[in-house]
Amino acid sequence: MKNSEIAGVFQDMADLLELKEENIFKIRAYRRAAQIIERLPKEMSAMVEQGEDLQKIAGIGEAIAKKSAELIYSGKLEAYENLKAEFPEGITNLLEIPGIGPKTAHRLATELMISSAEQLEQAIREGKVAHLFRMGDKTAQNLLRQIQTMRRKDQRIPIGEALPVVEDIIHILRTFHGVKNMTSAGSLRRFRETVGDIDIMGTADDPEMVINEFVALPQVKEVLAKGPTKASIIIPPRLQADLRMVDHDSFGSLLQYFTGSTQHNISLRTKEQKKGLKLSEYGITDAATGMLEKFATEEAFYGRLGLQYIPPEIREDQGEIELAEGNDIPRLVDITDIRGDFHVHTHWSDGTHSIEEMARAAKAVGYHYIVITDHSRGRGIARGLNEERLRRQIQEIRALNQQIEGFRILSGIEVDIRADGSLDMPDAVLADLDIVVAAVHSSFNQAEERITRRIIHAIENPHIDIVAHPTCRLIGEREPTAVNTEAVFHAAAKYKKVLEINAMPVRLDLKDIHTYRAREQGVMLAIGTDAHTVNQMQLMRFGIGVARRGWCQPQHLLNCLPAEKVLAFFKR
DNA sequence: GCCGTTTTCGGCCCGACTGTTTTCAGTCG
Repeated sequence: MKNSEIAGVFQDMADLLELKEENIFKIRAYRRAAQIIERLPKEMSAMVEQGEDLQKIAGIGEAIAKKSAELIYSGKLEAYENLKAEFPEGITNLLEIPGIGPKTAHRLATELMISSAEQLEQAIREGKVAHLFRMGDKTAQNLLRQIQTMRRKDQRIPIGEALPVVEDIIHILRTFHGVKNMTSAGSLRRFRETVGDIDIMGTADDPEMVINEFVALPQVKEVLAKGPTKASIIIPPRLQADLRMVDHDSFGSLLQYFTGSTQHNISLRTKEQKKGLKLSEYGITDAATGMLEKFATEEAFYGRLGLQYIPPEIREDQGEIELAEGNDIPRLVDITDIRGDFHVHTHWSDGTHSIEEMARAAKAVGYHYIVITDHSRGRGIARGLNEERLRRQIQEIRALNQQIEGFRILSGIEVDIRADGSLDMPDAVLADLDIVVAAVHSSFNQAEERITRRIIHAIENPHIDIVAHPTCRLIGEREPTAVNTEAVFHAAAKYKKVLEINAMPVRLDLKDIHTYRAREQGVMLAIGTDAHTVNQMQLMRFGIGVARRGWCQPQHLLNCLPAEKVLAFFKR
């Protein structure tokens, strides 16, 4: 059983326990455990197999470790089944409706026999809900509205879709008169791969005026709410953005609060509470004196707690607070550290621009080199290169390198790893290239053992340098393959091969927790934009976001090395 | 249910909003 499934069971159990009005801290323990398991860099099943003690994981104690093992061994959990049997089927669906918590769900289920949004909608229309104790017409109508908006709004939005839109808006807001601060918060700022609603925070001399101009932006399709300091809008096709205007002198603590993550903040507060400090979005209160101290910047906020500044990308309660206490937060990699791009297509295969155009674009953004990695012929659809065309391309690259000064084009290929693990280009040709990138583009449904062996086989090939998008997922479109990432990391470390962080927002593959884990296993990583046009080379920052969430420093990324060192790394 | 430079027992983040009520319960982020 996969971690995500185990986490799902505990999440569900937390909901059910809440309906049962169990001890709130027990419920939180389940919920916390679910979150931790979800983000675990390693499959629990593998840990159990290797005899590791699940209780070593912070937040997992005796009971949950035992239950996890039961799920892994039998695929079932007795305690969970018993719990489910106590309630009408589907009751937890009600909890997904905003405005319905455990108390309301329980009452709806027991008093009106409701267990779905559809049934609730009908009951509201029939006037049954408004008659319940402590409910009224207004509450009922609000629930109805929530059900309807819930139907319209689908899940979380990929960061690649949200970020440009939000940046555009922030850019405009910053030009407004009297605006001092304006920045995004929440999961967008932490650079999670998908985001829910967008939070924007700002300060200005005249906050209300900024709010007025915000809701009047041409992008705005609908204004959900508007007050003197806060407004909520919808931007087509499906983005909800909230703007909060706050006091300048407490901007730091507010930004910190709204950036989260929730777990990071809870951890921080618990720690400080023991020292007699009460943390809130308004600042820090000394419990002894009752004095509230405000903070204009996050740096000052963390500083007051004796903590080093913690970059938003790693505020996930993964040990960053402890490191900040000792001033040991690593210097995370930054876009300015990047000297080259390892995955670039041209019109030789399915790209739009010429090698020279891609090279000049790369030079313009400050890179020192790029690796041209057009597809091999296995990708029939992508006009893949055969041996002869690849040799001609190598010639053209050599010629171009004479013309473009202070820049180096490295010859490469994105060679197909066939279903059986063999490569789509003879070794002799691969030997003539500067860098060989290999990737799976077919037979995504292979079973774990088969797909894992397929990739490791490629890693063992002495001509292969980098494995691109190792799990082949497309966010919201295609699930990752069943590949055993741990085994791949192990092989990559053993053979000193590099794994790609593919920066295309729909891929982000390796993803954050894989990046974290691979780096810990000693695997060298490389960001590739997979650019098919000159503009797509700008996607590098999405790869940087993933790398930072994986706690990467410059020495963990091949992109931070000069070209000679890159070639030396591969012994070419 | 988890956890421990106060603790193996007794704690567990903090505040705001809404709608229903005459002081607060429930939900949210």
